[in-house]
Formats: sequence, C-alpha cells, structure tokens
Amino acid sequence: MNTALTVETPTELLCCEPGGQSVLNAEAAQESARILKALSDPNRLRLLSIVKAGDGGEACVCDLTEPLDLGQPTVSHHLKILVDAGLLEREKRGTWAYYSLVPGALERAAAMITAL
Amino acid sequence: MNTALTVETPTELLCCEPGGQSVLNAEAAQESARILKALSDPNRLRLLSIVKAGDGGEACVCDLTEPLDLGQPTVSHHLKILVDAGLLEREKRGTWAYYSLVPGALERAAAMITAL
DNA sequence: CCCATAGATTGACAATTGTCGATATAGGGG
DNA sequence: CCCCTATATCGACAATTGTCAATCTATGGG
Repeated sequence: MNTALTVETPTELLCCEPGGQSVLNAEAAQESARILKALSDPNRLRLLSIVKAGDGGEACVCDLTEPLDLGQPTVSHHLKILVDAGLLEREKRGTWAYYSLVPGALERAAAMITAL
Repeated sequence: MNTALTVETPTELLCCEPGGQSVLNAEAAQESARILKALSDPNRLRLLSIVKAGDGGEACVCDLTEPLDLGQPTVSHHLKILVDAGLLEREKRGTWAYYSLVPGALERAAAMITAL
C-alpha cells in the first residue's frame, strides 16, 4: 500500500479510496466529532471570528470578554476547549494571553465535512 | 469581477464584506452552531458517511442500525436531528424510509467554518 | 380483518456541557 | 515587599444530550 509517493498528504484529506466510497470507521468518527464539537457552540464560533478579525490575527482575553457578554472564567473555558481541539494557539506576553488561529485548522475541519 | 451577476449566491457563502473582516453576530453564530451541533456526534457522522456511500446515495433505517451497533429508536433519533438540520432528507417508499444527503448541504456547512 | 414488519414517538436516566462565583497564580509597578 | 491587574482553575448547578425499553403508527400480505 502507499507504495508510491503520496508525499505527505494526511490520509484524512483524501476524498475517496480506490473503491470510491469507504465508510467512516468508529475511531475516525470520534476524532472528527471531537473537533466539530468544539465548533458547535455559538460563543466559540464568535470567539474564532473575533480572533481571526483581530489586529494581527490575534486577540487577548480582555478583548473577548466584553463583545460576548460572558464572564471572564467562561471565556477562558471556551478558549481552552478551542486550544485543546487544535483550533487556537495561545501565546503569553507579559500579563496578557494572546490567542490566534492555528494555520490551516479551520480548513482541515471543513475538509472533514466535505470528505465525509 | 463580482461587480455584476452574483446571480443568487446565498449571502452566507460570501467570504468577506467590503471591510474585509466582519465579526459573526450572535444570531448568525447561533444558526451556524445549530448546524454544526448536528455534525458533532460520531454516530451521526457515520450515518452521513454510510448514506453517502449507499447505493444511489441513499439508505434505509434498517441498513443503518446494524453497522452502528445502536438500537433502532436511537438511529431514528439521530436521523431526525440530521433532517432538522437540513443535512438529510427523508423519502418514504412503501414500508421503508430512505434517507439521502441534501445536495450541497455538507459544502455549505464546511463553508460556515472556512468563512468564519 | 388480522398479523407482521419498518419506523417514529415517548418517558426515563445517566452523562456531558455551559455558565457562574470564588479562588488561585503570575507578572509588573510602586 | 505588597498590591493590582490579567488570566486560569475549581466547585456547583441547571440545561442539554445520547441512549434504551416500551409503545404507537402505518403499510403490506395472507
């Protein structure tokens, strides 16, 4: 298998196996669901949107609390879920924590859906 | 290029407003989250995958119960969630109910993510 | 008609999730 | 050193979710 150079395409991104359509196995389904669950909350979608639109593609927690009308612990909680899902990355600078999109992460999540 | 005939592109598919990045408002976020929540369960992802791979792009409930190792009521419940989210459509023929993908629905869901 | 089969609906229950208030940690300035 | 500000973590709680067993509905065959 894979005898030739598939180079480095992550197997999940391949649309169709030789046969045409292989069914998602339980393990892969669970992994995809894990990512999509992180995306299935309105406040987390807005967080991603605000971060993406932010200056330099980043935003700190203090910029995120107010527009969402949520408490600071709740925002931190949502950010952690997004980081754990591999969608955001955190960089601490001084007292502030800056969050930014992991490059390509949203595109990979979208591909999970279209490649079902 | 876009000056003229965007014909009938659903506004949700447009990537960027004039300014470049507008932040997702609460209402739109809730609607997107509603769709993505339907996609955030491993068994539902497998249901979509099996339906898509099925003969003629469709499958009846009896074909779905066994591969998922779930009870029939549970499968019916998941199918209802997918139909309500606009991802699957149901057609009853005789005693059987056949489910198939709503054309373009998965692509629209994926676009919600990349266009964040 | 009655029965068998496919599927939907209902009610219950445990598990998970979103939110908050309170508290902990950590960096910077006096 | 002590305080102030930014953020994370913890504990609690109500709401939602995934699952099942039991029951209901509808279709087709004798």
